[in-house]
Amino acid sequence: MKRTPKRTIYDIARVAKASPSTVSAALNGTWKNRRIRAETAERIIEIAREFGYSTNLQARGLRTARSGLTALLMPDYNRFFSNLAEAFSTKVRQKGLCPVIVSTDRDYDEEITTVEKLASYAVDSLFVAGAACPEEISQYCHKAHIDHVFIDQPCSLAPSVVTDHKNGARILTEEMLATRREVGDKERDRPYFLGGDCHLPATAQRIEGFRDIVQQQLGEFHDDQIFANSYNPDYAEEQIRALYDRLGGLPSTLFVNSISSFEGALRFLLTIPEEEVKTCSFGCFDFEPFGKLLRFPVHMIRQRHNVLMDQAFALLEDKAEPGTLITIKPELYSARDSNSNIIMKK
Amino acid sequence: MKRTPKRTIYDIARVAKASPSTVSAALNGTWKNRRIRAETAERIIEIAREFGYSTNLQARGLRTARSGLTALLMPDYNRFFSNLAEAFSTKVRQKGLCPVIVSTDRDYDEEITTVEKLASYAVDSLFVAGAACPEEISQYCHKAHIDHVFIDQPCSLAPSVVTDHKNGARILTEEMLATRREVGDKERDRPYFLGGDCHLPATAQRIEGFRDIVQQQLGEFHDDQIFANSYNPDYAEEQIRALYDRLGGLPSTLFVNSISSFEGALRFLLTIPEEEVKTCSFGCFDFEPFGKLLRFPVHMIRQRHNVLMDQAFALLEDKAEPGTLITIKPELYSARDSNSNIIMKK
DNA sequence: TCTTCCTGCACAATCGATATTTCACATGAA
DNA sequence: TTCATGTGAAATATCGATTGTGCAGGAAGA
Repeated sequence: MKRTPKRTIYDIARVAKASPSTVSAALNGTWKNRRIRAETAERIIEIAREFGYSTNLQARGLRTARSGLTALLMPDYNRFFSNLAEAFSTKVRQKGLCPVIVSTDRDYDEEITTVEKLASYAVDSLFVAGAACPEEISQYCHKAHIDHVFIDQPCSLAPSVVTDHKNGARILTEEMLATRREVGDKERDRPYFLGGDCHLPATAQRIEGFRDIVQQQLGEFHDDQIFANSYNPDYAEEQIRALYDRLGGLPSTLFVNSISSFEGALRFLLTIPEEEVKTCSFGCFDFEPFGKLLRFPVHMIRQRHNVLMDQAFALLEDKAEPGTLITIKPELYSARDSNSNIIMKK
Repeated sequence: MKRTPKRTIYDIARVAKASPSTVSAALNGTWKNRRIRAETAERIIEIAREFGYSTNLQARGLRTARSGLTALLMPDYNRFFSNLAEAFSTKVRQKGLCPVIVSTDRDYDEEITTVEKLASYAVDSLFVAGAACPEEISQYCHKAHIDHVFIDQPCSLAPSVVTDHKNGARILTEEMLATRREVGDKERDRPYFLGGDCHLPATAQRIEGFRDIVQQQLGEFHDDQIFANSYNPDYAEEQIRALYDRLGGLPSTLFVNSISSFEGALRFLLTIPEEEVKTCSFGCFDFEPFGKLLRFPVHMIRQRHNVLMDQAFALLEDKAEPGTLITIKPELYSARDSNSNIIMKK
């Protein structure tokens, strides 16, 4: 039934009148060390080409206890992680390896079982982005002798690369304050922070940076300027509506944490007159191309997914010590640059 | 050096005082057919649990000529394909298999070498989305005995699932015409089609649907109502600007093909007064949440990535004939529903 | 009592590669 | 002639699972 039962080195050996081990050596490049004549190797390689031979990677993997697979574990395919996945995929393929990307929906058990499964495939290395349980994952990897790195969410037991959320928030806040126009109302002229989860390290650090700059430039800061209990767009929508009602208008400065919160805020903003919206200086800690295309200026921070990924690969190659932490400064997309036509109309 | 050289069925066999084959049968579930006593199987399973044993999937794969890997090949990680990838990942993991997702940037050679590599890993099945060279891929898969399905971009040599672009375009065009307000100018009241590549099947079919409805409802149609030579945002921006200049204003109906073209169009729209923008009835053949959040109504068509993926899996499971083609009707996101607050203000 | 048949498992071959060991033969030095 | 040395490649063991076959021992039927 099977027309092409797939050629093996034994088939080639027969035709080339050589032994399977010689064929193996010729094809995987180790023939120089194994004292095989160049002509012999070439002859074998030529025959393999004619046969359309390709190595059975499971057999090789079984023997060598490696697989040529490099895995990325991440929560989902939102814009940031999708970008990360693309950068990962490209890098891995450049090295002639095969990328395995698994999303586990921030689920603790899924993460563990996935790591176990990847270990069963003898993946050569594992990249973990935005993990729910970094420590457990790292412990398992250590047991299974899998090289691994963490991205975005650090882990004390392994090398990690993360965005410098605190400084990013600082820069964004500075830009917002630099471009804002005060209303003259004390309450409304206080900057507010909207969205995210203050119990997660990323949000916590962004709040720190925000608070730093606000205190430094405006002198005072109150905790009620922060609404950070959820990444859910609905939460952001509710909170900004409540704030608007309480203040009798928008604040003059609003730091929106994450694209999903921004979406929620936007839903509310659509319900009020555009002129009012234009009085507010917005910052969004996330990047979304459409953000540049709104009718009012929004400053955005973009995590450098390519740099994060490059550094992660570098950490693995250098066999960095557990606990090594690299922080990457994100980029500011100021509305001053990208939306100049609008700003200038003011 | 290696503390944990990884347990094997032989280790378990020794402890359980059973043979490796019995252990294998007990652990992979075939023990009933192999007439192994339930107690024996349970004892072995218990020991395996204590050992923290997990099957070496490369060894199993070598023996069975399968791998437990299911692959998805796609061009990139844009929003549509990311959604597709997420649906794929979820489904594959539900089956206890491991998803391998590779993006090949619409590159002919990359696609071929990737398929070869996947074949070397003995992937059990392959999903191909938006391929550049479907026929070649399918031929290779047939040779290598890999079950495969095409998504989004059909292939005559294998079963395929695609969006019903033509009907989607019809529905979108109808909605645009139903909600438009005519300007009274003959030229401007003709609907226009912007963006995409008319040489690709998807765009061609959308144009067909668009033309159908326009001819049916307005009687006449000219080819100069179509601008479809590139998916590039810059192209869309240029074309709409030129059109605006020529017509002395926006047309009253504009069909924008794809989210990238929409981005380009939006860049131009930002440069003209908002009142003018509101006179135009927009449709976008692609879905983007932010589209719902603009200050003017945009009808959108959303490809049902979940349904596409479900059907693709079904085709594989049913071992559908080569050439089988399933078309999926996309969803309309009418601005009448999603942006009601704005529409009602008119 | 002597075949059958069934139960329960062990044995051994196998998948296709890699890595280590062995070996035939040639060359050259002693 | 004899033995060390080196060259080129074959032989063989091995990775860890699956799978077809064999074989005891006990029950059941003739």
